Amino acid sequence: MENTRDLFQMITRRFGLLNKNCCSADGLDISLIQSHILYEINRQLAPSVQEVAEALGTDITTFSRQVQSLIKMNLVNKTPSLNDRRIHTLELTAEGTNIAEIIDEQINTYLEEIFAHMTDFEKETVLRSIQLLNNTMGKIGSCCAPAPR
Amino acid sequence: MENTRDLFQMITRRFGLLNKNCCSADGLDISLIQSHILYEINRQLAPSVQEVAEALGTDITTFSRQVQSLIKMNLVNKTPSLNDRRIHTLELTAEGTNIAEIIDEQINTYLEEIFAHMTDFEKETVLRSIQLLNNTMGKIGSCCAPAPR
DNA sequence: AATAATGCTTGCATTTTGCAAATAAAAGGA
DNA sequence: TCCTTTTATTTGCAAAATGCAAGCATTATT
Repeated sequence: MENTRDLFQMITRRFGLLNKNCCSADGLDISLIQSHILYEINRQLAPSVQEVAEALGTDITTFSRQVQSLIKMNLVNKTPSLNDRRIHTLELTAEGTNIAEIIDEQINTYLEEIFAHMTDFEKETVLRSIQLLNNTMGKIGSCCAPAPR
Repeated sequence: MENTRDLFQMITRRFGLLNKNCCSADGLDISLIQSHILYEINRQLAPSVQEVAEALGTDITTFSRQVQSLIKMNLVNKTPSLNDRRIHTLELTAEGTNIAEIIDEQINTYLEEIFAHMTDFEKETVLRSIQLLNNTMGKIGSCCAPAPR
């Protein structure tokens, strides 16, 4: 049987490959990061630039520019907050919402295809396992960080 | 309970974050791709440039340059094959093997930390689930590929 | 031989990245 | 209140990564 490290290396790579191909929707090519940004803005309620950048683990300057490109593509709106005008809140435009939904469907279709190869019991087991893994990884800090300089 | 897409979005992101921090070893900073290259060269037996690039899903020209930098770092050797001198085989240097081992230990430590939070039964279940997921994803093509041009 | 196909590398031009510095707005202290 | 700090975000820049087209070297096909 394969050892644990190999198992994780492989699944990590699979998710990576899955990601590289992400996503074409409605004539627009959406990069991986962009799709994550759309997802995250959709999930949170009018999040600030910082909140999304943090959630995605992206450097904020890079993120700022990614948002700019999404604004240019007319998928995202950015408005200064009324309470504190330093903070800019992000939300999806109608088109952005549309794209997010299309991507959502694509991924759901893919997931259904995966689980079509499993019994209901296996599917339940896999889902609970991923959930458990998610929670546990959330509790622990991240792996293998380079020494701070 | 969370829906499947959310679950996968989260685990994908966790693996991504895990990856970004990869890796510092023996005073060298190893990037994510580089660590995957080292892993893959170590796993295969004297693979060719193409074989590794393919396994990692990287464009071969980008890969070629990544290998060059690993050669400069003295972690990898590249030799023309005797049978067919177009083919160049890759292997780790002593130093490269060393680095690969250090990274391996780092990741194993992290994995042990994760599983220390679980019962033996949970651990077994999670491992078998990932294995099942790996195999199933392997059978299916990748998700959401953009239309070819 | 001459032509085609294969494996790999280089030339570019584009994109992405992230640190340092800049800007703008709010908070805190005298 | 004015001045200094802190916070949120954006730009300058320089380095790195990317990928297509073209190149070079070697082998296969005819």
